[in-house]
Amino acid sequence: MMNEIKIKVNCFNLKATLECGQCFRWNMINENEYIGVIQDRVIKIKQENDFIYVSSNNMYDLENVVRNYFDLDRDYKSIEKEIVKIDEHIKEAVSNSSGLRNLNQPFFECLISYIISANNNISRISRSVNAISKEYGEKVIFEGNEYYLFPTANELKNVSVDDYRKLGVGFRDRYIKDTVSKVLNCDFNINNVDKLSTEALRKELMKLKGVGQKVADCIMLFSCSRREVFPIDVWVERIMSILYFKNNSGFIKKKDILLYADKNFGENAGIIQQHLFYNIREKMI
DNA sequence: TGCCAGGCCTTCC
DNA sequence: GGAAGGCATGGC
Repeated sequence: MMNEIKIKVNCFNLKATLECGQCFRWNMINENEYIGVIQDRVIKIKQENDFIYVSSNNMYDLENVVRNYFDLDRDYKSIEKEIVKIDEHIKEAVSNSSGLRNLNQPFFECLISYIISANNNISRISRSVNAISKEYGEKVIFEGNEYYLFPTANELKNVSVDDYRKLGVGFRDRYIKDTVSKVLNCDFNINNVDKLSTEALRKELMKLKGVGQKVADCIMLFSCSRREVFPIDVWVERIMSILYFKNNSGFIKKKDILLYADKNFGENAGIIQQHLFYNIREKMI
C-alpha cells in the first residue's frame, strides 16, 4: 500500500501500550490494530510480530512522529532485563505485559486529560477528552471518517466553565478553565517544561488547580519522559498493599508506598508502575 | 440503592 | 501538617 510505512520494532507490545490506561484517544479496530490521534494527525497502526504498519492523513515525517510517541528508540529490552531482577512480583507482571511502552504524549492534552482523571474512571475520562476534542479541536478526515485533534490552549480561550460542564467533566470544569488561562498567559510556561528538574516540574504542576501529586506524576511520566516517578492511584495502592505489605484492606498510607518504591524500584519506577497497573486491572476487570 | 472511579480542594484542628 | 467531608457523573 502506498500510504503506509513499515517499522521494525523490538520489545514492543502495541496492545498493552495503548490499553494500559496511560492514553485515552485510541480505538481498537481489529486485534492488534488501532486508530487514534497524535498531536496534529490521525494515525492507524497495526502490529504483526516485530513490525508495525502505520498510515495517516499526514505522512510528513510520520516515522519520527511514531518513533517519538511510542518511545521506539529506547532500549526496553535492557530496561525490562534490569527491572525483573528487582523482585518476583515485577518479574511476573512484566512477563505478562512485556513490550509495554511509556508513551511521549503531547503535554497539553496530557495535562488536561489527567486533570479530568481525578476521582473518575477510564471510560468516562476517555469520553470527556473525546467530547472536548470534537467540540473545540480541528476536524480531520481520514479514510472517509471524521476525527478531531485535541484543541490547543488558544482554541479553548473562550470556553466557559459551563461549556466544560456540559461535556461531562463534572466538578473539574473550573480546574480546566483555570489551567487553560494559566497556560495562555504564561503563568504556567509550557515551553519551560523540559528544562525543569522532576522536583521543580512537580512543584510547578501542583500550583495548578486540580493537580495534586498523583496527577502531576502521571503527566510527568506520560508526557515528559520522567520514568523515575511512581504515580499512586487506588489500583496501585491496592496492588502494592497486597504484594509488598501483605495487607488486603488498603490501609497502607501512600506515603509509605512511595517510600518503598523510591527505595527499591529505581530510575524506571514509572515503567514498573505501568506494568503493575496494567496487570491488576487485567485481572480484576 | 449505594458504592466506586488513575484525587483534589477546602475547612478545621 | 494531617484528618475529614464534599464533589459531578455514569456504571455496576
